[in-house]
Amino acid sequence: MVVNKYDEIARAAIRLFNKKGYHATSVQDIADEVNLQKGSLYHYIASKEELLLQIASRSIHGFSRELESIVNLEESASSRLQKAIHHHFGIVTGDVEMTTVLLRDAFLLSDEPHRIIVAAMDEYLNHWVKIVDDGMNAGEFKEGDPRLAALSILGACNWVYRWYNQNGTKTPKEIADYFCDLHLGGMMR
Amino acid sequence: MVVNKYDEIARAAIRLFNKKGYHATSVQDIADEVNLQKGSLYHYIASKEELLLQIASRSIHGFSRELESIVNLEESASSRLQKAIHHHFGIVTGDVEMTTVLLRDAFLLSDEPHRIIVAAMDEYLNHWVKIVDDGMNAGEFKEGDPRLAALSILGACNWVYRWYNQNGTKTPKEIADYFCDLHLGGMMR
Amino acid sequence: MVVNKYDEIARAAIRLFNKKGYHATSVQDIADEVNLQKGSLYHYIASKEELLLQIASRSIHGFSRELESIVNLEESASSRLQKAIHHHFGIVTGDVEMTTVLLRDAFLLSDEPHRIIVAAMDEYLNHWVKIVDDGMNAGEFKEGDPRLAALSILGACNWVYRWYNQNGTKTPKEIADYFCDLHLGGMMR
Amino acid sequence: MVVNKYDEIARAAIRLFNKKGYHATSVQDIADEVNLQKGSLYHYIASKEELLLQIASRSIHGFSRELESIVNLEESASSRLQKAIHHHFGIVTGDVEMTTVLLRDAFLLSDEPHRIIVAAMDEYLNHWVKIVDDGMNAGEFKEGDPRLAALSILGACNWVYRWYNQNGTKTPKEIADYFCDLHLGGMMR
DNA sequence: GATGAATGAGGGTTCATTCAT
DNA sequence: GATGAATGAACCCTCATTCAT
Repeated sequence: MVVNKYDEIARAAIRLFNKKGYHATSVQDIADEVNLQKGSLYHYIASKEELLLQIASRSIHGFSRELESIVNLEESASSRLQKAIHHHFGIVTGDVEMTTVLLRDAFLLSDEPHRIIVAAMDEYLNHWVKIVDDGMNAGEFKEGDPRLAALSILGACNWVYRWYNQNGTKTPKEIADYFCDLHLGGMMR
Repeated sequence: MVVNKYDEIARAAIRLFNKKGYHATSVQDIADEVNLQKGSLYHYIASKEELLLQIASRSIHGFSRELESIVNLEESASSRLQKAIHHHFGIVTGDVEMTTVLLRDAFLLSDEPHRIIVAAMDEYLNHWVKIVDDGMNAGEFKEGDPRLAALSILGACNWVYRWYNQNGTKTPKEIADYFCDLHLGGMMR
Repeated sequence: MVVNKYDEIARAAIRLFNKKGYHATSVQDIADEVNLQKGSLYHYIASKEELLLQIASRSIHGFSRELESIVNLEESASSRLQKAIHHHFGIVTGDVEMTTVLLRDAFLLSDEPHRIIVAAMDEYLNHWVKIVDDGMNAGEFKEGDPRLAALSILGACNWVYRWYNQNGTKTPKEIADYFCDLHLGGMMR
Repeated sequence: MVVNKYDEIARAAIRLFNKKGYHATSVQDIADEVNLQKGSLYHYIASKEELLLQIASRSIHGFSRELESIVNLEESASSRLQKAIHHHFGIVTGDVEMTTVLLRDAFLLSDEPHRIIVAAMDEYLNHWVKIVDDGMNAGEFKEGDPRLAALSILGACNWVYRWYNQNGTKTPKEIADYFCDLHLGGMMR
């Protein structure tokens, strides 16, 4: 199975950034991981920071892509909220390493690239806010501040990257179901 | 106002770590902030890492201290859970900078010191689990996995350091009240 | 004349260590000597200490290599002892700088590398002891303590690095001959 | 038993210099050893280097003092040479630590102080040369180069600081006797 | 005499990046 | 595309020495 070299590098970087953190990972480390000299890496990447930006960018857009369609589904807010939670869980638990880099290391980017990621994350948040807002307006959810409510749910779901363990007794789906209960229960009228 | 020099250094470090991150903050930066030569800092600190450890340690113990008494209160689980949420919010919003260093940068510590912080954070989590477990056993809360439920609440409350803004329209207390509604609502039978 | 860069560095280090001592020689000094930035040195060496270890190691093994064959020659002990003295003199006077680093600076190595050098020097001493012991057993030398006798000769021969001067009136060979007279004279029955 | 503070400091320095070497011993180390703050040390010493100079100076003068009277004794050269050897052994084995500092570390002194020690050591050597020269002129010793002969004996006797071990089976006196045999044997007609 | 805060220069080492081959 | 030598700046930290108290 031939793989794109850039993707191989990005994957190695994700693995290493996740394990040691962005700053503690040297370009040499990444090069070693893909059997290249560190000078050769620069045929594929513009800089170490660019690499982090790409990873974070891919990650947040991965979160956003599907959520957009969920938001626009012709379904009740609670149904869409459940789907959103399952979707989010799917990505976090499906690639904890990448999610960790996004949620923990992306802030290390310098101003301009950092702004790009923050903007994308804000956009992602807004999808959640939209769902919650819809539910409140429809009388499906209790009245409240839709942004705070969304932040509460998203916070709980993001935090998962900190404690999720592939060897746990519960499947991601079971956990997501439980989270749906907890959060929907808090919202519903 | 006479201040302890070590505390002044720690405060400066917290400010800088929060703003730029641990690795991007140089010892020189800290020294500049307290008007000392960087060599002179070493009269007060053993190393940059030790300083981070102290900060993280003080922070997590600050969280733990009061929670212990809350857990042991002779009150209903829901009442204690509300108090725990308010207490947590109080610390996070009272010192977002320090909380950020704890929740975002402490993982940069090397193995041994890292373990110390992780252990303290686990202990803190266990207090939350205890409250939730009490509530479930007493039939006050719906049945469920107390650890997952605690992680859900704590995740939502921790995430606050990411978005809390002193200039927002709502006071920390108001936000905490709302979070109580949301999370208690999800738990209660 | 193309030279290996590592050897060029080692040679520069030997020259500088000899002149100023190990600690008083900075990595910068060595880099200057070979027209490199000090950071660039680290393409060739692992650390300053490693460099010292390599130098000392090469030096002591240079002493040992030939002595081993001398010890095993099918000749009288006195003949072999003379050859050993000449051999030792040849190396000391042929490269006083390197010998100085071995005999004067190698003790600055930290525990583990230091042990390595000490062990190699012990082995070298043992070759001398062997010759002396052979001579005593064969009745060629007066009875006595072979180790002390070897230390006496080796001490006298090592000390040479302290006073030998290329501009002296006597050649190394003449001096070695004289030392043979003195020490053989003290040993022979 | 009240001791002079300066001597206590010098003694501590000797112990530490011997164990770790001059450069690896910090002023703080010395201060710790005498229960003083390092700032306070400077009431007693002018500088770390001055301290090394004092130690080396005391040491070499200790060697010289008695040798001068031995040289001038109205005795045969061989008798005086034996006494010189015993005297040298006595000092080396009586205070290996100080001798080590003299013979190993004194070269670290900067130019001017270094010259002072080298001059004193030269003077000490000259006493030995004088004895040997007397013996040669008197026909007591074989003809030869008195300076080289003295360097041979002195080298052997100096080297002792490298291997002498208080727990050895032989007493210093026994070893010195043996060295007398070996070296006188090489000299005598 | 003793303290300990402060200095300021220098230490060895790491590292992202460049570029001639 | 790949190499690896070289850069140059920055890094954390140490240390002998000074000096006000």
